[in-house]
Amino acid sequence: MNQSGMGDDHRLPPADPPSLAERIRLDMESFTPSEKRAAHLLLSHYPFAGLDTVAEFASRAGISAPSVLRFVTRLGFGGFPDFQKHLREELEAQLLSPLAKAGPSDKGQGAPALASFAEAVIGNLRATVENIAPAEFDAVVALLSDPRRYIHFTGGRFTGALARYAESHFRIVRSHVDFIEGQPALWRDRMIEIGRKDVIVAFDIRRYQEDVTALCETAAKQGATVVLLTDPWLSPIARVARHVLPAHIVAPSNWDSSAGLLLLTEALVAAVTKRLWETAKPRMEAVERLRNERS
Amino acid sequence: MNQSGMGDDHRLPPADPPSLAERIRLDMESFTPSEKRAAHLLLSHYPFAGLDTVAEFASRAGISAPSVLRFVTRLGFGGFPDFQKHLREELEAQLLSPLAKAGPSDKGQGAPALASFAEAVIGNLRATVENIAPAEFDAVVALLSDPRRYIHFTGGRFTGALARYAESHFRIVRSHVDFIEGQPALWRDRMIEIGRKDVIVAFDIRRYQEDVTALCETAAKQGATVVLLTDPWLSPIARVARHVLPAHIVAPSNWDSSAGLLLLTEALVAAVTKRLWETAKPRMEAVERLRNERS
DNA sequence: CACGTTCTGAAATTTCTGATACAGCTTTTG
DNA sequence: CAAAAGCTGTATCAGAAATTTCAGAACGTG
Repeated sequence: MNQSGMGDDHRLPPADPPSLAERIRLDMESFTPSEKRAAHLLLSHYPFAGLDTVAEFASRAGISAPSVLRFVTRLGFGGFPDFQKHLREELEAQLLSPLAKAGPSDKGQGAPALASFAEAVIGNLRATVENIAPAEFDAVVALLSDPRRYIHFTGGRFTGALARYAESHFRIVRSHVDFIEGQPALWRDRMIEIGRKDVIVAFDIRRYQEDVTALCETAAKQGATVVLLTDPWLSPIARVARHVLPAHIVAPSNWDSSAGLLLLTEALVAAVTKRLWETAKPRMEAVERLRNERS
Repeated sequence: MNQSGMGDDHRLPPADPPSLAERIRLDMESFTPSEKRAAHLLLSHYPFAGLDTVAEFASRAGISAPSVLRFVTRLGFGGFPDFQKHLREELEAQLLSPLAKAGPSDKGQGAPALASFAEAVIGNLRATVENIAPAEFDAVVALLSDPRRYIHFTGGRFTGALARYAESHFRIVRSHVDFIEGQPALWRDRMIEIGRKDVIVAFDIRRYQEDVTALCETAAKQGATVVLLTDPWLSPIARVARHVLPAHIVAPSNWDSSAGLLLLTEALVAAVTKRLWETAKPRMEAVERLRNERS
């Protein structure tokens, strides 16, 4: 019953590290019948089937415990615990390196104030998404994915933090990324370097800040492309901006909510990372490596 | 314009199965000291730390084997094998549903990507709210509303921007607010001033940063009250934190989403502003006046 | 400061798992 | 068709792992 017709095993893409599953598949020919049953069980529920006890595994595979032992020995392991340890490590590495899948959640009592605030924010997010022109979003992604461009982030009193947040992510994904302080004294001199190759990504919501506007106007005048993330009433920067992404910001608070702007920021980061994956991946790995070395 | 035809989506993204990690986090209060050490180890390497032997787990957690056994018994399991079985099943269920690997696998259309990203973030916000203990939230609001306290915000590589965001708001609402850079060299000397009157509000999500942890531990040792905004796996800072507010952060991206943290931040700002309105209002007006004068 | 309670870990105990030896069965081969 | 070779499962064992016991330590309390 071991027809090799188990080819319908569309597992993960050819694993970067030589996965045990790969090896088993390749060696399948050379296995004895009961070893094949063990192999099939393991591959069909890889790698969880192997994390049980020998007895459990044997029973599920319909073979005896010694056959299972012989199977793992043949795979080159010193014993069953060795085998399990390998499976766990492989699983952990695979699950942690790209991005672990989330823990789910369960019910709980909501904090009334918090809950209603959250609902308002959620409403903002939905409204924001619905009012973004897909073409506009895509155009911004394409712009920020152009490796020849120089990307500068800036923002106002409160939104400056979002600009920093964006910068800290893009800095890892690609090169030529920086953050510009809003105060004119701090950027005036840098402006001589700004030109057609530069992209200014500005965050600005109401109580629009004049110095940020001035920065963008100056940059635009020199040929830079301006991308604006703002509120539905549009910062004056919109006049010089090539692309505008508005987000809803009204919340049951004395303050506006920047959650919509953060959503757009993170969506841009995700999209650009994906688009530049070939070059972003090594950069991310390098950052990881540097970080580990330091500790 | 863009009727993004994806009309009704009242599906509950989280609501899956009640995760053991969630339960542990909620019950954390009721644990004995050594049980907390076990819980922290488990949560910080969830769920792999629990798949080893009792002896290994105990050794890594720095406690004895019997304490580990008492821990799993208290969680409601019949024994350690039971506990492990649960972890394996949970892991398997989680791993099978979504695709683990990101990569450049599918083609990138912008708008649908944005919409689905938004839905994931919204799911995070809901899950975050549902898992915040109202009492905890209220306690933090009360703490940050105490005018005699000194509030310091800090954060890691990416979350530092959120700390700045929080600081820029609280600075206006009340006095004695500042931002502390994460690098030890920049805060070491400031620590002599930190004491019982101080509150550290730390933002830290996975890939927890050691320097932020060190800052909080030092501050806590000197009597400061630590408030932690983190992910459901809890930064190690949780061990010294008086209050912990976890936010769900997993998004369909190579990066984690900070939207939940921002939500909590803004909700805190709103609540504290309301509570301190008598004194906050004149402060906000004064800021407004100063701003107008300058222009 | 003494008392009682709770918590914790070393050591003894029990359970169970992984490993092995050996005999029966199946398949292959001359 | 018979003999050999190779597989496989039953029974058994050794050893490791989980669990329980119990005494001492830490903590809070009157």
